[in-house]
Amino acid sequence: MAVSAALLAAAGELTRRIHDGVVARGFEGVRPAHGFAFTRLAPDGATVTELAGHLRVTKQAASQLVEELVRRGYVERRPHPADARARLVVLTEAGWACTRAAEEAAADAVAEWADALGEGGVAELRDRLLRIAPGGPIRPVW
Amino acid sequence: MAVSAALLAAAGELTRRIHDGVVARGFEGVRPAHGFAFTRLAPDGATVTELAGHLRVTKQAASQLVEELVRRGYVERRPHPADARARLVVLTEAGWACTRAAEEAAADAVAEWADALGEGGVAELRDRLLRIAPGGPIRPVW
DNA sequence: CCTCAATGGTCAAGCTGCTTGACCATCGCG
DNA sequence: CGCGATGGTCAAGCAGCTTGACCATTGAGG
Repeated sequence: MAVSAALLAAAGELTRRIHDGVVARGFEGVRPAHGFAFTRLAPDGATVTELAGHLRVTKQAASQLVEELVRRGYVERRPHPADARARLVVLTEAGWACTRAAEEAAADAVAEWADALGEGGVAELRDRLLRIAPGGPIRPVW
Repeated sequence: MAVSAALLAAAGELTRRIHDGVVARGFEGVRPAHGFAFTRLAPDGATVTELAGHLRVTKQAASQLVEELVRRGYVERRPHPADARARLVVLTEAGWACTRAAEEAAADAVAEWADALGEGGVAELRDRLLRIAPGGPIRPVW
């Protein structure tokens, strides 16, 4: 099998495992697209337009996704401190809990990789992956 | 950045590049989901139910996807040699051409990785990825 | 100061891809 | 054979995204 196929297979596996892990930890009705959004919102929040750019969808779609996350209690809209047109979307405590659950699920998967590759092997894998995707995680899916 | 995030970032990048490459080679209206399907159909064809299992969707959804691919001329339905209920979905010449285009686009991306990691580095990357996703490419996206 | 094009955001309508539910034809075990 | 299991399609509904229109606010230039 080619490298490219292996990469896609591994990523698909990981995505599925993170999603399953998040669900198993009690967060229902949450989709991979929400994970994309959370990773963008996590540090300090973001505007709808920024989120749209991150997810590569229209700002209307991003706005709808935010609306859904607000309904589910994972994020809230706050007035933007520097621009009265904009609104800052930030994670609620539930949003942070869900993000932590995703990180735990990812860590579980990585722990299994360490069983197969060793800690050093995982570190080298990480190093190589970072060098071929230098732009950073444009869309850190789950 | 964590290994998991790096993996998802690299896979997202690769997916986008393959898709762009396929479009650039003149195959319009083709979506990543079609690529998933092609990799399953490529060797010897598959039934709709097998395809559905591969894509992790319902067989109705797979059937609709096949219908669309037939309309676009990428696949055709043939009677199944051993089961009169089933129909074997196989790639047409256009389907093979599209698959080759995807492989070329993937090879282009991998060539750039080789610039950054060296041939040996890519081989090691491949080896490690295969060991953490041993089940094979359940969903070799593009 | 104003003016006004650019920007952030939402509302509304429409489309596409997927799901559930029902159904028919064929298979293959007892 | 008889009949549950399996492969496939038709039909209806829904969820998520898009395009298009619109309003409020911004900020650079007269």
